[in-house]
Amino acid sequence: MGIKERKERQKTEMRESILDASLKLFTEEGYENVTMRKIADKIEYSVGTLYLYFKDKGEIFFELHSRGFAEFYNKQLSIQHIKDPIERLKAHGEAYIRFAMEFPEYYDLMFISRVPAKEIEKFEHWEEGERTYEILKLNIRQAMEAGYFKGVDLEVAAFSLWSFVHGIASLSIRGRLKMIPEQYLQFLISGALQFISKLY
Amino acid sequence: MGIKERKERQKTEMRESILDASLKLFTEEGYENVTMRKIADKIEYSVGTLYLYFKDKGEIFFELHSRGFAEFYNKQLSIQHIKDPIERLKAHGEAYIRFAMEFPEYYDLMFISRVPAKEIEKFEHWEEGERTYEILKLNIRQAMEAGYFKGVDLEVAAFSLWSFVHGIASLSIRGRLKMIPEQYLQFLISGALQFISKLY
DNA sequence: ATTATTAAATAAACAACGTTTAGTATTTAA
DNA sequence: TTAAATACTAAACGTTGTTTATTTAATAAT
Repeated sequence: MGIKERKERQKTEMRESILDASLKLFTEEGYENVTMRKIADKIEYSVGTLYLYFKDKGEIFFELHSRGFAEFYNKQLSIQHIKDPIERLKAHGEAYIRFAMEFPEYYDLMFISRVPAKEIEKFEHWEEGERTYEILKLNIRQAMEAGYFKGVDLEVAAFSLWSFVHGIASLSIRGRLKMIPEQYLQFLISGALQFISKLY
Repeated sequence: MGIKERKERQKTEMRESILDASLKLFTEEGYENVTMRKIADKIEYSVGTLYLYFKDKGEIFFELHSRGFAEFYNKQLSIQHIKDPIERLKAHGEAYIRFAMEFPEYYDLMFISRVPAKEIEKFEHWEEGERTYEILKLNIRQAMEAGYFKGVDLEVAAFSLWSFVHGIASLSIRGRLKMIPEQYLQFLISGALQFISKLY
């Protein structure tokens, strides 16, 4: 009786195939420039088929979003082995920006897009988000214990550093730095990260 | 022969009326959720009429965007009388945040909203934006001449400070700080501004 | 093997969008 | 009073996300 198993396998394969195609299209052309028809074309099925596997376009995005957060979380964990708390904090900032640049569509959904009124409660108990914020606070606390951030409130420091990297990421993703040549922008960003690290 | 004058007056009144209605709708529902039909409904004219006064939806957006910038520019000028460059720089940051909080709809249009693809090249020679950015750089330069920001690149400093205040503003406006009680958020923001001022 | 049942996929349609067109009022000039 | 110009609108176009009715294919039952 392997039929059921095979069917299930085929179903998840189909879902994967849709998500694959969607992610490629989203990153190439941006969420709103990707139509359901384009996705269907890419996987060589009809449009209606997409709706057998996903409730709507938003669900495709949200599934990718969850995967994005997993990726984000891992990226943050991957620098936790660094011993020196200051070096770790620097790497943390870099990892944050790198994620935003590599997966702008994910980043946009996670931190920039308007949250539809209906989905707002998903952000109220936003486990995935808070989990990563806790890593930041942990890193700052350990830097404090090592003698840095003298006389600074932990919450203020965390909020400030988050705002800072988010500022860079969101200005870039939403096209407000378009006038800056790519290479010079790279210089500015790494310069800014170095600049802010004087606060430590 | 006041006919021509009257017609011109009526034409600008109509434009104003369209812009008024659009700004209200954009603020309430966000650019992409506002349809040309909704705007037309609000001013009680047909959809086609909108296209007699504006080339397309993006042009309405851009006109509002420009006005937001005028308001913004004035707010920045209003603190230029402060003599001490450091005090002026602090006031600059505060004025920036205050503008964002007082006119979130304009701030959103100016720095957060997705720019309609067609209008993107307008950001390449973005006079209004650069004019305000020049004020920031001027203030930093004068602080440098007064002995602050030792060994820091001017462009890097300007970019960093902008990213920082934009980070705060955009996280707040796009609801990513909803979990923080209003009063505590005020504490965090002023704390963050104080924190960053250690860089001077 | 044939038939009935279920599942998978599609073609066609729907409503809503930004935009354009062709035509109707209204105002101005002759 | 008529002709020309202007202001406006109704209806349509092409695309969008989504739903439907229908067909095709695979499985189960007889």
